[in-house]
Amino acid sequence: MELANNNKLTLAGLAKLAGVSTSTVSRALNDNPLIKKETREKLQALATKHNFSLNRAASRLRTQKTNVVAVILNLTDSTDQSISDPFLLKVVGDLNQALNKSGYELLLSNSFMATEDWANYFISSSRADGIIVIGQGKSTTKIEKVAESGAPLVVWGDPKAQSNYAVVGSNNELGGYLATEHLIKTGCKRILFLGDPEHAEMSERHKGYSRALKKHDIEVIKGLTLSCDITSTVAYEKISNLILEKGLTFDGVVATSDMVALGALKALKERYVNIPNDVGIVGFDDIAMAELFHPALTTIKQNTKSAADIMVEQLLAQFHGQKGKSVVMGIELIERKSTRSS
Amino acid sequence: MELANNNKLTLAGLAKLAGVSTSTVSRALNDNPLIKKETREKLQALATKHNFSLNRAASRLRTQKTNVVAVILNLTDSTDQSISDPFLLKVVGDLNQALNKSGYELLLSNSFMATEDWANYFISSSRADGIIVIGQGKSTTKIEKVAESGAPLVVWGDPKAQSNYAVVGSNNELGGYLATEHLIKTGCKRILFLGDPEHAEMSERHKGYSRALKKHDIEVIKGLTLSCDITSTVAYEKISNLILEKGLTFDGVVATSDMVALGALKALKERYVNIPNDVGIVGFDDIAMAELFHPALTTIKQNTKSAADIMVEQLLAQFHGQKGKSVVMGIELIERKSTRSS
DNA sequence: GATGTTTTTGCAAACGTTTGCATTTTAGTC
DNA sequence: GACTAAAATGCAAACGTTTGCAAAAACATC
Repeated sequence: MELANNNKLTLAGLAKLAGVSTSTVSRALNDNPLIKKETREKLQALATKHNFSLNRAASRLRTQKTNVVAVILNLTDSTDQSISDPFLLKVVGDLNQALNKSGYELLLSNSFMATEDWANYFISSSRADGIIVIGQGKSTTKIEKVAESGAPLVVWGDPKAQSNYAVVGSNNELGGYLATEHLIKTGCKRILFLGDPEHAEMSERHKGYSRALKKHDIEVIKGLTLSCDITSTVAYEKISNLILEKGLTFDGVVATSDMVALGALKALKERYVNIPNDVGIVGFDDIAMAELFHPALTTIKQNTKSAADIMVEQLLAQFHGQKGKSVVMGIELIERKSTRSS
Repeated sequence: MELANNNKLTLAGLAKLAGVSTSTVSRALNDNPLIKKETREKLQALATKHNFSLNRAASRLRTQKTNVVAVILNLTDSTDQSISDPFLLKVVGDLNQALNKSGYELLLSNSFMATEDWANYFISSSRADGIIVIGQGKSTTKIEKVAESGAPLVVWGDPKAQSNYAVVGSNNELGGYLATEHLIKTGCKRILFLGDPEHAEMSERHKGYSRALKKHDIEVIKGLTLSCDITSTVAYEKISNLILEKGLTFDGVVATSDMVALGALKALKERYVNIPNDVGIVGFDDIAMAELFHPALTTIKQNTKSAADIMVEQLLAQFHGQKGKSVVMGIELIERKSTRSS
């Protein structure tokens, strides 16, 4: 057999082989009940036998549907460092599963936030049917513009934010509250908030932090909110500097991610601060290795798996002409060893 | 302006607007020098003004080229747990950068290794022009079959392995050697190899491990090779069990990834084993957080960024009809605090 | 201004599917 | 066996680009 090299098998070719028309083959392969069951099965068998595969470029052109979803990692303002956050990969992986389950494929992108017009880039150009953006970043104006253009869009971020697009995300305020209250209940008095309060999700967490303090009659001190990017190295440096300059002015830390918590942990350990006795730490995300930190990290768990399902669900809803809704995901405090037991 | 809603602007439409033929517009937008420079610029301006964007489905159909590369996370035998390894995300992120740089997009996939025929699935169906597989897994027969089919293919794995496809990967043997020798030089006598020696890359590392021991006249003991999946939790359990059953039978650990090292670290710390004085540990990968472990992890650094560039380069070579070559990437021992200073 | 070159544009045929509609085949009824 | 209804198949026109080739326009030369 010295052929099959140059000319791929096409629907027409398969039709000729079977002695039927292309429309029949097309319908048969799509399991269209218009075609008699026997012929359908015969043709499907023939197709697999010749391991025929449909040209998607052609069918996408014809149907005006790609069955692809663009997933954009929105890492606007950070170095590409923060792409190393395992939480992100988890979300992407779960999204991929969820998308595949519904027959969609995942086109990954991390660099197009810079480009002006990615709704056009992905949607109008027939590269994808919809967009999922992971992370709102500090400024949401770009996302808003895309939403205005009517592109099917779901964003992972702060679902409580006022927005003209569907946002799926955790109950960040509650997360901040629970983390803080847990520290208070385990005896902390001066609790540091470590993260960037200008960032949408983090600002919610900060609100929860403040609410918890007030509820327990603890003063909210400005100096105990330490602005910090979402990477462990930055967190490490910030904590190190803080201690260097002012000493150990706190006995608890609410970190805005597990990676941040890890950075803080390291800085504190290096100064022989005992965790959890001198300082308690609560992280956010519950990444896989959280329980492998030493001490195992108490943290607020975000359920990425069902979040992914819901994001896809909301996107599909938009494909069907409905309006995507924002959804608040529940969260959960996971008690481990980086805080005293309550 | 109450339109532009239903009917997207097409090349033909743009041509009519400009009063020229579609061929002219097409060439102009592709910056074809056949078209006079003035008209080219005029048309390009017109296109951006109406923010026109080419229908890729159509152009892909016509040109038989997708400008998409499928990246497959080859997680055959593991639970989806191991997708949380930050090393993977790093590789994917770097690949995305490298691909974009060359004008390609990244179609992510993690579940298609199960499907029989993914060369057909991606290539023949015009979903992608080429495939990059991350990880060879334990069995490479599936990959070999794809390679035989002639699909453009590059694999991240063990570049020294005999194969009919291009493999890019680190000098794993040397990595294993350097890690082991470093432990020996810092005084370790009974060194544990922690990882799965049946796995292609890991087996190379194991060879290096053996070579280093022999070179320094240390007996290679079977009981000191502990088979273990590439996840921290499994590593944690394995080490815990080992100590429980046999006590602390080793004074050094060569781990096959930083995540594995992390698991081991945790298990040892819980038993109050001092790192690095009682036991030294060397990891593999140099993930971002390696230096944030406590103690900071001595490890073998894999240069994912240039590896990604090279993988893309080798894939492009195949697009141009050349044969992809296997490439061995250099590695580097990063000394930190989980081993005694040499 | 006729001729030949070169530059610039346009025509029309693909690329491989899907799908509304028309047509053929089959089955059902008297 | 004639007729009607229902089921199964085929025809042919799209979908929106790109590109070989032909045609027209611009320019140069005598």
